[in-house]
Amino acid sequence: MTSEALGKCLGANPVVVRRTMGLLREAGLVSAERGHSGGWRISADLKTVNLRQLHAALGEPAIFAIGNRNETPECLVEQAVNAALDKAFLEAEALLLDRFADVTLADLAADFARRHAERRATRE
Amino acid sequence: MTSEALGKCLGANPVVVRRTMGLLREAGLVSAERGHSGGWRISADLKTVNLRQLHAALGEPAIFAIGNRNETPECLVEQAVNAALDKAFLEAEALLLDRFADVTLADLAADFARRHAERRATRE
DNA sequence: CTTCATGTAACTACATATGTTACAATTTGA
DNA sequence: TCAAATTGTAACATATGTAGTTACATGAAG
Repeated sequence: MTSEALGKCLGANPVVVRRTMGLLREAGLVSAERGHSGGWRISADLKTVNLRQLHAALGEPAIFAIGNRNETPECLVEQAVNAALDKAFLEAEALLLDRFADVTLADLAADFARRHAERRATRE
Repeated sequence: MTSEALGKCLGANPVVVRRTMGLLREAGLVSAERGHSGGWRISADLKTVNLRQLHAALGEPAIFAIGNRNETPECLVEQAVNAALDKAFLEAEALLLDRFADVTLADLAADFARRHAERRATRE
């Protein structure tokens, strides 16, 4: 699949697609071929690759939009708040990453197949 | 405590402090007085106010920095991915908000007191 | 050898959060 | 009564990060 086709599916720019897919390529999850009939191809086992690996391959982007204003504050009040928040955030992050690890590309493919069959059935 | 003093503690601008504290005032958690010897004052019971209420009072800012690119995609692959991610995010969000609800201002005050005593002991 | 792709650098555009300025409104105290 | 201190708020400026765009080099296929 070309970057242009992927971009259309995602509503994104082909160059942005290449940027992101490049990270997956560096992680060995996809390969790219140039030229005529080139494009992207999955080069990993759907059953073993999970969402947590994708998150890691994409550079482990920050999960939370909120968080400590200052990691090492002098203010003792802020330190107490940070400690309380850190505990909660660490637990939530661990849970989220565990859930990510539970979902493989094969699971997504199966869910896609189910949706595809359902759409065809609905159209009749 | 004045916005200026709070701003210094937080390393933030007094107007930004007023903006944020204003939300807490609307939620009835603090009150403000103008003029000489004015400033902010907590107007709620430390034992009953918890971090989840603060999150709500501040307008329930988005918790996650990552998430679906498009909530209602036509693409069935994207739909399958969204469904998998939504499940994981909802669980993690529920856990985080539960943990927030567990922490009261009184808990923070107690932790502050502990840190304060510890700092004094270390200085001797 | 032309066409179609990726690879990548450089730049632009946009959204969001924060900071800043300015000033009105209010309260206190001399 | 008046000056100083403080919040309330609008308007504008700045910074940051993400996505988009342009441009062009590189490589592969027919």
